[in-house]
Amino acid sequence: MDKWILIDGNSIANRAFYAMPPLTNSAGLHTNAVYGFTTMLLRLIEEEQPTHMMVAFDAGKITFRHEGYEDYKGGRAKTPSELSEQFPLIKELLKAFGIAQYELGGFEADDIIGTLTRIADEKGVQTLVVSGDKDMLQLASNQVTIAITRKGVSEVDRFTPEAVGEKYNLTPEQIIDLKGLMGDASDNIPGIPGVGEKTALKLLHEYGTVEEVLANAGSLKGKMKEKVDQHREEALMSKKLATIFREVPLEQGVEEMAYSGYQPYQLSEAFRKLEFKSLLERLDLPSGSASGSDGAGEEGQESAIETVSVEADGIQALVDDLKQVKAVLIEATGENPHHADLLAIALATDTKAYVVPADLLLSEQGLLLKEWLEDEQAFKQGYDMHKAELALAWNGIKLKGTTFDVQLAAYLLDPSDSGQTLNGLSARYSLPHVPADEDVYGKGAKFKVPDQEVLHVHLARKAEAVRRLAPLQARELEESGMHRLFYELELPLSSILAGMEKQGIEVRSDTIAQLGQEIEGKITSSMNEVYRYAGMEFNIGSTRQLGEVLFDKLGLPVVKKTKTGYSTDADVLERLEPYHGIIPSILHYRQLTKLQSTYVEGLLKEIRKDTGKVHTYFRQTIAATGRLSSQFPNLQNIPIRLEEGRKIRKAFVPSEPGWFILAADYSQIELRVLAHISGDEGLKDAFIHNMDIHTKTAMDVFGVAADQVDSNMRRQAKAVNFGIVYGISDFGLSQNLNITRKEAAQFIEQYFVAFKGVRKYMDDIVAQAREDGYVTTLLERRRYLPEIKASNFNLRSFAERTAMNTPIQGTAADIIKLAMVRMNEKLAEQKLRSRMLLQVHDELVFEVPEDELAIMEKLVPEVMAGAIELDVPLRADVSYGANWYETK
DNA sequence: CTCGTCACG
DNA sequence: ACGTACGTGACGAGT
Repeated sequence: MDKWILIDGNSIANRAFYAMPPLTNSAGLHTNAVYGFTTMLLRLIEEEQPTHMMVAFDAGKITFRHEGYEDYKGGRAKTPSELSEQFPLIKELLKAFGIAQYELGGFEADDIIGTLTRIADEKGVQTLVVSGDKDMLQLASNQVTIAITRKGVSEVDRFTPEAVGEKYNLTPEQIIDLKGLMGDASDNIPGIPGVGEKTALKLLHEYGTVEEVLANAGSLKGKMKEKVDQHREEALMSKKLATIFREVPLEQGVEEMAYSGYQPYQLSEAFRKLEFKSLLERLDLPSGSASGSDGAGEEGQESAIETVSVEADGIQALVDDLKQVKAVLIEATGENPHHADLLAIALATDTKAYVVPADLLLSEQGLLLKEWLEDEQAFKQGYDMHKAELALAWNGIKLKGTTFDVQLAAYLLDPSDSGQTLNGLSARYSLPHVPADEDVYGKGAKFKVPDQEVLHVHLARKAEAVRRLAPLQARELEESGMHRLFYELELPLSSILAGMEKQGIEVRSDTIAQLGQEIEGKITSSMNEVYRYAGMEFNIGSTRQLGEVLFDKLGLPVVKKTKTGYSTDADVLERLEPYHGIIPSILHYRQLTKLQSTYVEGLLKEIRKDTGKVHTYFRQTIAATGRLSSQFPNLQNIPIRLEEGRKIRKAFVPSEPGWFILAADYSQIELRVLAHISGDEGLKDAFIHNMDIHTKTAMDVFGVAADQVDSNMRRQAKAVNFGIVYGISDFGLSQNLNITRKEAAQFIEQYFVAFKGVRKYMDDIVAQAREDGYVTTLLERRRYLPEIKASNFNLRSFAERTAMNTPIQGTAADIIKLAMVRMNEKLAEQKLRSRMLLQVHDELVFEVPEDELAIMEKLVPEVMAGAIELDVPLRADVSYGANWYETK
């Protein structure tokens, strides 16, 4: 029986390009999209055994859709050159595969595919359409299944008409109506503004088609009716644009798609040119060519692992087998690990995966397993062991012996892709499929733990994926020089963080509540002040209403707009200050409500009733620069700059009577790092002589002596220093200092004349990023910047600033992380009772018993300053008090 | 569920 | 000529 596979070439190339990490061959040619495309083809051929195969491409720029609507696809960003240069390679590759390619002037790939599926429907041929574009769902039929890629290209969702019905409760034909209503920003199809997927679905479930929705506009209500009425034309046109044309006059016949498999030799030649070494091995060539002993492809293969659901009577068998365990997976659901629900743990050996439900683990029968988890000599590789450690800790188990973490490794290998799931990672590494958690549990309100059997199979697959991924990633870490960063810094830190979080910090709710009372009173009076100035009452918190009052009613000049209306941010308001007395009141009101909602009410909600503590969760795999972030609550953005907010810090107190809060922060760590990596003599000299760096900068930029630097000059110099660290632009500096762009440009030029080494660093690092495709920190932390070569000015400029900033911010992050690991060692070595509680990027916060104050006051800054040796000294300032507020 | 705003380094 | 400072997380409003 025939089986056709029809592939949307442009769409898949696009998906592959954005899904794969940057990849170039030795000639510097980008090959990541080609690689993704190739793995997908290999997998399809292997799994589907097609008799016919074809890849369709869009031809030329103008299609018949532009007739009548010039803006079609107008809003779409230009294809980056890194991708467009790969199309010829993809076409060459298809030839090597022996797969037919169709394209036809004036038509898009989906029209060609639409026409072929019409033929397939008529002939009754089983057909699989592969695309990244959900529009294709309109082609689904009894014969035709649509495979839509998701996060990557090796992963697809398959849609039969039933599956379309399940997902959207629509027929395939109604997909066209869906797009007619909601539009598609990427194709510049307007739809009805303000109608997104949710609304469009609701309308279609009620009325069926765009035409019926329009006909029944009368029975809609309020805003919705207005919108539908106003945009009838757009809706009809959008529907037309979204309709795939299925009568393309094909020049190539169906016979030309016939496919009988590829010739390994031809393909291996193509792979060799592209330098796809791992794929070469998979081709399974007869001896003499590449192929190792174990070169056969695994991709798409079903997991061969046996799932063993452990019950009380099976625990002994598991315990006997513990020596063989290569990977553990601790499954805890929920966003906040401090409130996580521990479901089960899975343990993978080479041949099976044991799954132990949490209640068994926590029961008496689970004792031996618990001891194993707590055994430092029992080595464990896992996924997100930071969360696992916390979830176990709250259940009385002290996880020890972690030697590898797949999530942490994935973060180091590409920190820009923060959402690394086992589902995505196994697809990327061509390992057996692991379903996405979302597909197993559902998401949001629909979250539900599935039946035990389904759950256990899922966990077994995840544990198995960890076992397979760990050695692959370990090699990559080694190859990219991040071995030590991983094993000696990030991995130990993960456990230290878990300890800090579990410990928590005490926050006095009475102090906060009292502050809340005071703020409440001030809010009322500043609110009334605003009303008085405005001559009316309105919701000051609504940007829209505030904009109407300021700009329509009071007639103040419009400084800046957002895409939805007037901008009213602090920057704009400050510029409006001379025009009207209402402005300071609004600013004050904003400040107060922010304090009230986020820091008074928000923080109160996070205090545990039983202990009076808050337990933040530091995320180690989010920030692309290597910094930590903090959640639930965020304790890295507690107010300090303004006195009114700073008072919040009075509520952060030691958790034991007679103890103190001690804090130490690095002085100018980023500029010191810059001095080191740029090697600039003047900057180094300034730090070696412990000068005030902003004053020194003012002297050099304004060409005056130290005693002639006034506070305004110093302020401006400080802004220049910030700009330098961020990857300076004259516009950014001019905004910040409220000066003209020209003046800002002069400051910058002056700066670079004075600090020539810094200019050279900035130039060099951008050039290096362009050459390597990434930048690194002092400890070899890496960040890829593919957009550094983009032709789009904005994207490229952004990448250039990132290239300048990341080594600075990232090295600073490396250093404080080092200090944390050292500090942790010192506390243990010296058997101190003091505890490290928080990290705020350049600051560490401890709680310290009185009799250790003298030691800690010396030790902490010493460890921080000595974390690493640079060409300039590092300095940390320390202070302590009865609460966090007092440490200044 | 997205946007604008604002808290921190 | 282009249109911006780097990195985060939380909240209220409005649809």
